[in-house]
Amino acid sequence: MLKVKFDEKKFFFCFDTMDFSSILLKWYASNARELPWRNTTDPYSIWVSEVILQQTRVAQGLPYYYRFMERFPTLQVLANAPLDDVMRVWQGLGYYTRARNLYYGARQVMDEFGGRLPSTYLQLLKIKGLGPYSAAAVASFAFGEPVPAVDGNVFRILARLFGVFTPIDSQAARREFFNLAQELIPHDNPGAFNQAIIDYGALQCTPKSPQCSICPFSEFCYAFQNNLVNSLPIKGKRIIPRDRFFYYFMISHQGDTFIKKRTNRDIWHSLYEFPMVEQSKLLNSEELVKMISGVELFQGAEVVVLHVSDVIKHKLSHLNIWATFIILEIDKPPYILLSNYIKLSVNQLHNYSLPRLIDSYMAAEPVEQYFIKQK
DNA sequence: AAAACGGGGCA
DNA sequence: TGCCCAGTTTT
Repeated sequence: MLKVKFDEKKFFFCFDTMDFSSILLKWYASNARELPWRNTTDPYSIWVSEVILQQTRVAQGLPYYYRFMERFPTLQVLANAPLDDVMRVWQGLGYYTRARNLYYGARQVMDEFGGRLPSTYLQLLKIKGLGPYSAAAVASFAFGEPVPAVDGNVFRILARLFGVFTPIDSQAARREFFNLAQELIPHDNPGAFNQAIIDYGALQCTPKSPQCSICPFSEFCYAFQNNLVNSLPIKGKRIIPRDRFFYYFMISHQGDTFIKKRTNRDIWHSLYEFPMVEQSKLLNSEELVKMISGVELFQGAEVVVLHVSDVIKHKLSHLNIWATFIILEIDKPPYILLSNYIKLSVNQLHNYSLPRLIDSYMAAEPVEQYFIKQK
């Protein structure tokens, strides 16, 4: 049975390592999720899955994993592909730096590690996009290294089980939970343990409405015994989203329109978008007309506004974007437009990776009528 | 230590 | 609506 150790500094008790992992692994044997990256020990496949699943639910990432592996089946294929192809597969998944880092990480492995992913936690940490969690995941899943992979699930389980009140987004918490997990992980099967505890968090010890009534650990669970299941783990302050106001110009010229790649240090890096201006506030119709007439991209051209969309609120974790799409026709594209933007037919837009905001707007609004090609 | 960085699903 | 998801990087 479970042995209980008392820590003199903190008022939580510790499970005997062997008992905790054996009970967990027994649960896992009959409850494990069937996932494609679990049928392989190929470090590249596992790497890809880990990056896709960063801050992303399995259900959301799964179709992206299949598409990614179909298009980039090996590290070599990925490293030799154009970045735009990678971004195109990643479109809609969010956190686009992940895709860029995975791509440059693959090239880094080609350059610095002879095309083979290194096999230790410490070496894996040097790869772009592999942080403490992902490096541990790859090291334990693919190479059997006994290093704990501490993700949101593990934070939650350990916080509840042992009554850890340290806010989980603090630096201190990272060390604390890593050390705790380090004591629990069995050295004979660390990969299965890491997968098991993650699944336990995803399926049993869920953020809301966990299944405490059938939990084999409930008898020794601090949170359950003290009615604090809904209060643990302690989460840090939530950030208040900032407002930004985007005005996109869908330029119609002989059935064509214009786009450009985002390259600033900002959201949606490496994705494409229409010409746009950002304003510090929402414009009324009078200000909108004035703003449009002042856009330098259109100087010297005859501009006719064909359509102005409703204001679309697009929520990101840290931003509220208030977007307006302005469809306008110009008689003659100025040089500054031709030289800085890609001219293309609207039905070719799907070949470029676009932010969800733009993609969704195009799907919702019948814009084709404004892009009929004149003879 | 804190902020930046997406998008979707669920009560 | 608010929370949170197989987190990492930058400031």
